[in-house]
Amino acid sequence: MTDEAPEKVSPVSGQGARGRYPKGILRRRQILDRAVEVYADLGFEGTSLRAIGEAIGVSHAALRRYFETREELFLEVLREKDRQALAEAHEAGHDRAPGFAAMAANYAQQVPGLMALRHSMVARALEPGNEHSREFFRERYRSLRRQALTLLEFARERGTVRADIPLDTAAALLIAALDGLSTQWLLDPGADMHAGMALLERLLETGTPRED
Amino acid sequence: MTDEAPEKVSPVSGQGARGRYPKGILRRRQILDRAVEVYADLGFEGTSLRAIGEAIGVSHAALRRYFETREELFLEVLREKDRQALAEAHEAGHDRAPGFAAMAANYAQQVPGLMALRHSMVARALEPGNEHSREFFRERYRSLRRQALTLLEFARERGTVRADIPLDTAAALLIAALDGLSTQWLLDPGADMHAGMALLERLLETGTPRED
DNA sequence: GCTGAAAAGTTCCGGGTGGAACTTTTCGGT
DNA sequence: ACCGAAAAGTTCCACCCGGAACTTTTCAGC
Repeated sequence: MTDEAPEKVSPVSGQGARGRYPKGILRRRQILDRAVEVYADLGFEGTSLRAIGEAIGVSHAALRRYFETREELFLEVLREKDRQALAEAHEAGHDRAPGFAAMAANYAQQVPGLMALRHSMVARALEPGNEHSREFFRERYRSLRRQALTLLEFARERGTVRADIPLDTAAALLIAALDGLSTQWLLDPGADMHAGMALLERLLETGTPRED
Repeated sequence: MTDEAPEKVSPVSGQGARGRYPKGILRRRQILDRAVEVYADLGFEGTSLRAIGEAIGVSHAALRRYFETREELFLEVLREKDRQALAEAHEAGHDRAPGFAAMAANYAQQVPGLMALRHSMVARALEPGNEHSREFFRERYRSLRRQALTLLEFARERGTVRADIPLDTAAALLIAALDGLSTQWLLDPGADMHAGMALLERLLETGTPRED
């Protein structure tokens, strides 16, 4: 691995380094934005650096000044969307109120191709090589579990969650269900993802069997 | 789509069609077997028809006599493994006794790359185009849900599953949890997939809170 | 046990990919 | 307001992929 990393984001201010020009900053955003659109149209294989470049009127090699590799570009797209989603959730107060089923809707109602892109990237992360992606997703899932755990702890304080279950395990289960159900739903819109999350939510509730 | 499909498996016995030669049948199996091994080493992108061909000492174009496309080849690998797994489960009697948590172990303890391959293929199935894969997985998940449903119905007859939940939804949830937890586990062996399945199993049980 | 028609397999071709070397543009410093 | 160094971008190259056209091998029928 020849470390020619062009991955200097901040001005560094080291001797003689000028940092990004305004134009460059704009371009970077443009690349990230267009990338998801192109992906939604052409899928993973179709979304080559050339394809993205063409979509914004620039040669493929230009993109390499902003992202060392296509993998890295896509990861950055996902990082960005995560940050955005987290901020929105925080702003809307979803990070205190439970409503797991509601999470589902949120989770799914995202930019068209985004969910599929995440799937593709996770798949690659599971393969040999791609350590970078694997590390990203490992950390991502840890973070998601932590967030879910926090929600569950809030809920337990309010007494709306069974007292006899380990919350960390429940957190992992919640995230897993979200993932798994959304997969089924994406493949087959007939599969009712909302119902699945609602059921799990009910199962976690303090033993109060009631019908919907 | 020029339908030049070489997808004749049985002898057909139509006028002047001779069907597969013994050598061809062997080759087909060899291709399927080697494909997963190569995948485990090289990942999705790395596993080109050429790479598989090279692994068995044959040119890439030879493979096309058996599988119209790489996609189709991989799908056949998955079909094969599914049939195999189903047969084994049936033989071991797992198709009547519940033990969902045990399913997890089974599900995960498969050929090295297989799980990752499935992930990759599902990811592609979610993208535009790839209707063939999408159809395959849609049907696969329907089938998995049916199987899970059957297990749940057995369990309910025995009174080991809460009476106040819709079993079809529970089936979807079960499969989803299996998928989602295994993803987390593959990314991070520290994530305890078994615990997650055990918890869900317990949550589905007739309300008998007990510690493990 | 020959024969020839279909099966099995190879060689070659057009096209697309990522990376290296090179050119043009931008803009901070004076 | 202009110079020049780094940023931004392009052209070119070596490689690999899948598909078409072609060749060799296998074996059912006589």
